[in-house]
Amino acid sequence: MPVLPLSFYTRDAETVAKKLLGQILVVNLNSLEQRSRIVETEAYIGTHDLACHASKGRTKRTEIMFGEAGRAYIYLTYGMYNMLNIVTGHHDGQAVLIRAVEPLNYEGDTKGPGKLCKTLGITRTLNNESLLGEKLWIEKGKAPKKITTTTRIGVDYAKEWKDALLRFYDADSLWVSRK
DNA sequence: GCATCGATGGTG
DNA sequence: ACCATCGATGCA
Repeated sequence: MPVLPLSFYTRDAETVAKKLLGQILVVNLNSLEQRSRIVETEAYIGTHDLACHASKGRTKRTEIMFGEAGRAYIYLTYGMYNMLNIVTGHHDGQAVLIRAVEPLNYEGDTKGPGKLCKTLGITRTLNNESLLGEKLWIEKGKAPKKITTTTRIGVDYAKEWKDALLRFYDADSLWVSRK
């Protein structure tokens, strides 16, 4: 199947977050192509979004979010879990968090952003890696029949932004982190 | 079933 | 002093 082009990512994070559902994430580390169907995402929509790391401004960590779309933004949270995000937009601090995927040609627990990174072997060494490269890419898949929209998880600190409806998942998938 | 808690280290 | 988490634990 065709690889999603750069133009797929140079749109606002909310649009990309919805469009990513059903697409096929391919992780090619140590010559093993692990294929997954994306079933749950969250949009972090820029500097004005208090839940978004980019709201802290440009720092060493957030610099990637202000960079080129279609690259991986991977950071460590709670000292032990890697989070896989994809930069979107036009150098304006937007990204989409991949929260859950369905394993297609391997086995493992991928219901949650920390768990999917652990299962797939994704760590910060892949930070800023291109989604149009040799190790990471996304192929065209089939869109879900129905998308459910909710508030984002784990962002209660974000004032009025904690209520923003920016989490999306495939309503029929059994691989969502929580309903 | 649920709520609560602690692990563990980068970040500002 | 926080955390874009998760598994274990306690109690029902």
